[in-house]
Amino acid sequence: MSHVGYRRLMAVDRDRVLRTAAALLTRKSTATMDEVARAAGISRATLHRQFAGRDALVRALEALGIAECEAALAAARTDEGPATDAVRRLVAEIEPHAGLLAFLYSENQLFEGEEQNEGWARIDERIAALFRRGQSSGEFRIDLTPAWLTEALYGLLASAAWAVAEGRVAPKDFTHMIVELLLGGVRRPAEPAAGKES
Amino acid sequence: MSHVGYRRLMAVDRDRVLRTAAALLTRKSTATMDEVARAAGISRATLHRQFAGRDALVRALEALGIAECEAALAAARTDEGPATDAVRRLVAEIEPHAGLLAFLYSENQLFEGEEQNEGWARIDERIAALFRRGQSSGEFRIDLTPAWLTEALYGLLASAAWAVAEGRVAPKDFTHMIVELLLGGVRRPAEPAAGKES
DNA sequence: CCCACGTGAGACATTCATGTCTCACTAGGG
DNA sequence: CCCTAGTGAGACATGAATGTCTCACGTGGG
Repeated sequence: MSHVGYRRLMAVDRDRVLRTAAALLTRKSTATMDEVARAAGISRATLHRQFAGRDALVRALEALGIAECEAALAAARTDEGPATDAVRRLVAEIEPHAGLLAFLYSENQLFEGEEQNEGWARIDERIAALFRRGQSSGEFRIDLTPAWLTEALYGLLASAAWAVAEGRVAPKDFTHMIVELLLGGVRRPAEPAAGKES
Repeated sequence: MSHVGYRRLMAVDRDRVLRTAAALLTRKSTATMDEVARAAGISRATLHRQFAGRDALVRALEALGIAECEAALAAARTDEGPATDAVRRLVAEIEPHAGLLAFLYSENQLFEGEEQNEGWARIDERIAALFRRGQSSGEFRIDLTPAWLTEALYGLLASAAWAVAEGRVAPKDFTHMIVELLLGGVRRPAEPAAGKES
């Protein structure tokens, strides 16, 4: 008889397996179910009992990624204060999950016409709303659409995650690199009078 | 109809097959060899005669992408004039091949430790050199490393290619979106003269 | 006219990831 | 102390993609 919470023999907790799988698939997106199971320290049979197939595992990872993105959006309080600062907070909050995001981002490119989790649409909308808010307040330029800025943020997050994973850039610079490039671009800001930028 | 089609003396136009494969794999990166063959209008056997296996096909596509990148670098004359303009020219030159680049970019993430084509290192270096030149000339800020800017450019190219493919942004804005975001960032530039907005 | 070459079509074997099942074992609860 | 649920190990079947091979056919060249 199974009730809501398994109290007795629960040597394997689903969340821990899921996070181990996320960490592995972040590094090697083609890892097999057997490799995932080994990484989690469980057998393939048990893994399959937790997630009925690779699809289910990926979908669970997608749900995890969506949940973490929404948590990051909430923690960043994207509707408070200057949009510029909100973007900084958002990237800082997402940073720990950028690897998983990069995996899911590229994974989504594989599915041509298949419907993607509607959670992404919600997140896209919240991020786009942040950029839109910045445009309304005059902080952001208006010639770049919020939709593109949202996509660009994903791209930069994935690029940075991969670059860090391959040792091409320092992990400590992650947030700074993304935020500075996204906000200010590569062009050196024109200094009106005395350079107040350090 | 007496129109039989292409010449069938020598080999089937290898370059044409390659470009058809590039176009298909750009849209569906998991396309099978059979799908590639059908897309090219040839049989799987003939495809296999041209490219001994999927690996060989992908490696040929990689060589094609590298060649096109180097051609774009040459056509953009990245070592002439202001670095800012050179970046604009470079992105404009790469635009037609962004789809293939995005495919190869994500494909490269699949290979963990395997050595990647040394051609990428050359291209990375040339792009990084462009950013370095812009930093030396004072056009670009120096707190973002050329290595990161190079990675970011790849990420933005891939993001834009996917966003366009999925209809989330307009194809005509491709170069403008990437260049403007990369160069100027999302933050509205401070207007030294009479600001029409506070 | 005849031959050779490249091609298309398809059969076939192989590999690999996956899904499914059984069975013995063990730890914990009643 | 016994029972039961969850686990690990492994066998087995399945399906998909691939690599390999054969063979007939048509076109172009000799």
